[in-house]
Amino acid sequence: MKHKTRSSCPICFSLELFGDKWSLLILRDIILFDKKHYHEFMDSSEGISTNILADRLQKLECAGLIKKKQNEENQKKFIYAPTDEALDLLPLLIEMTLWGVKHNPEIDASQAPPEFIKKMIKDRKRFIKNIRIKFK
Amino acid sequence: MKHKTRSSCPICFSLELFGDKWSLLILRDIILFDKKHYHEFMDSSEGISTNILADRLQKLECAGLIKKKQNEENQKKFIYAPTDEALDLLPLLIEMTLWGVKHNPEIDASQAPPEFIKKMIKDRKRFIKNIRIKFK
DNA sequence: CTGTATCCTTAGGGATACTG
DNA sequence: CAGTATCCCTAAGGATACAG
Repeated sequence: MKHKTRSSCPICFSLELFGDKWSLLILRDIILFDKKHYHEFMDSSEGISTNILADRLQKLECAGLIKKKQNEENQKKFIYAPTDEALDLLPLLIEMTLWGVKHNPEIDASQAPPEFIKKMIKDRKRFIKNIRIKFK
Repeated sequence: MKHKTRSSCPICFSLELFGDKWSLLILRDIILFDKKHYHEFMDSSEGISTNILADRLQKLECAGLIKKKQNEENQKKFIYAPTDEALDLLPLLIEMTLWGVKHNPEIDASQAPPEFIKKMIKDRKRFIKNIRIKFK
């Protein structure tokens, strides 16, 4: 199942892999929020429905962005983890986060940003490195 | 016309403004490819249709990401330009470009990347600065 | 717990004709 | 040239029931 490419533009190529309504949020959950299990993605506040989640997990796996492994102890449990290609999206996720923080008028500038955002601002390289280490 | 927000996540917020099939490509055209006119967007190789383009231009304007001005000489000509908020997307566009270049298997690694990609790799800060100057 | 399988609705988008 | 206005269609997504 190859994806059709609208053009040779790298931005367009990227968008075709994770430029839909849900894929990047799942990647965010896996990479930034440490989520590993199906029910954890279901629990995200955006409220994805189960059929869509199953579909996106499969597509992301096909695209080589996530790996699915069985839990050793519990055969019924599956663990989702990011591939190296997905971890390469960290700078993109960071930029998108920073842009959102800066330009969302609903966010009260006086209120302190979440801890992980402070960390990614303070020392981005370290932030990325720590996450990479976690998934080694 | 306010946009509904699925969550308080900044990534989600960003995606709701330009996370569809076309918006970011239009922003790419305006910011990176120097396009200004309706017909130039129409000419992009992805082949957007005219009704969709009109719709996206309007939504991007509502979202405060582009400005529409009349051409002085020709009343019928309109010029589209990025706002400062849109120019703040430059790092994101760059990261997405780099990710796409790195992970698109169709791109022959032996073939040299386009000139503007070389520039954004070689000196990103300068690349961003030059574009910002252009739109001053 | 981790999904399938259905059913149904809607938004998004393509094609095309037309307009000042 | 820079769009509107329609029409139509499909893919995407929501709700829900159910299964191993």
